[in-house]
Amino acid sequence: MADDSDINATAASVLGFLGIGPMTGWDLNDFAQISVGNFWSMTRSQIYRELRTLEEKGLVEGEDTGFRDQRRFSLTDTGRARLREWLREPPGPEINRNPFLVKLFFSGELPPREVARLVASARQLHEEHVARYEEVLPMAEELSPFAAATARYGIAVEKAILAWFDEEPWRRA
Amino acid sequence: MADDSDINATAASVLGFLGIGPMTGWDLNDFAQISVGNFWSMTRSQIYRELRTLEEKGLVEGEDTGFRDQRRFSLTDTGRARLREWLREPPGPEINRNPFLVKLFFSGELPPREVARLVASARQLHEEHVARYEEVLPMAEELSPFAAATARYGIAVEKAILAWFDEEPWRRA
DNA sequence: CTGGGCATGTAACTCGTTACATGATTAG
DNA sequence: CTAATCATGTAACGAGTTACATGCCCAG
Repeated sequence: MADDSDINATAASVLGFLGIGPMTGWDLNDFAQISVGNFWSMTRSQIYRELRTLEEKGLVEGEDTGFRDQRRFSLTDTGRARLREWLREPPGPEINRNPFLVKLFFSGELPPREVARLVASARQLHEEHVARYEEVLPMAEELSPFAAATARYGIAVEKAILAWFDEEPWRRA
Repeated sequence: MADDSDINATAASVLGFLGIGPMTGWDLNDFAQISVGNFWSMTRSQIYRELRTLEEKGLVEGEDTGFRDQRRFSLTDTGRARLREWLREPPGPEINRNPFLVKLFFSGELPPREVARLVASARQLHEEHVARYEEVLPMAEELSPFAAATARYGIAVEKAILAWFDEEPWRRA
């Protein structure tokens, strides 16, 4: 018998974004992608679905913008209260799916040439990640010290990954 | 019209594990958790489901162990071929869900005391992660140089995270 | 004024999680 | 010998992804 105020992490994070200011579903998606996209993935479809149920629960409210079927949502007072409650619950476990690392793990099945390609293109991607994080850092700093901290987290991790790439004895194995 | 040989990443990784040697669903789960659990999450239920469909497709075959309903699965030749194909496809994007970082991102909504608690317990967890990775490293080294590389990846990333924790000006904000 | 792309939303499907069922094993 | 726990599997549900529908806007 789930409490009606029960909310999943995706929905809760939507509340978080609306706490920053009113947004349409589309804006919400854009904003989420650039701000937390690297450590919190969600899709547009999910956002729309959660907005609907959050509205039913009275945690957000939408007003028509007059443009298409577009609606702009904002947090209600109960919504903000619910957000704060959620923030105070201990965070669940980290969940990662890193297809590159799994493939690397099984690379005994591959000829060395293929492994080299796999590694090279993954390294390339991580270089791009660092660049992108450094690009958003100023925006994050402007938004809040916490946003800035998460951006620096990303940079720190990505740099460690690049260092790992460079220290592994790829040419030997 | 999905090609019948189409297989999802979870199923493909199951093939990978069976490439190491025959295992029951249970073993498979244990092994996956300790070896790649931190960057490749999957649940027991999924494993059983994928085993069933992989068997239907002839990529694995199971024999009764005589113990309960337990069955031990092994890779067929087509299974190994399919595994190699999958390994050579470019890996999909990394997907992460880090509830700690999202909560931190929105921590402007929280009183500083609460933020401190959030951060402290997250740091604690990552210390445990480092310890666990270092514990499995010897086993990984024994298994394969690639397994070892992924373990070192974990250590490198976790240490970078700890350094980040220590450099952030938590007391100021 | 039209065709191609983009903004916006929904529906259908697949994947991942949680809850349950049940038979073995072990501690007391 | 019996209660508790663990090993093993399945089923039901909720979350995430992909595919699609439609209307707006801009380039030619």
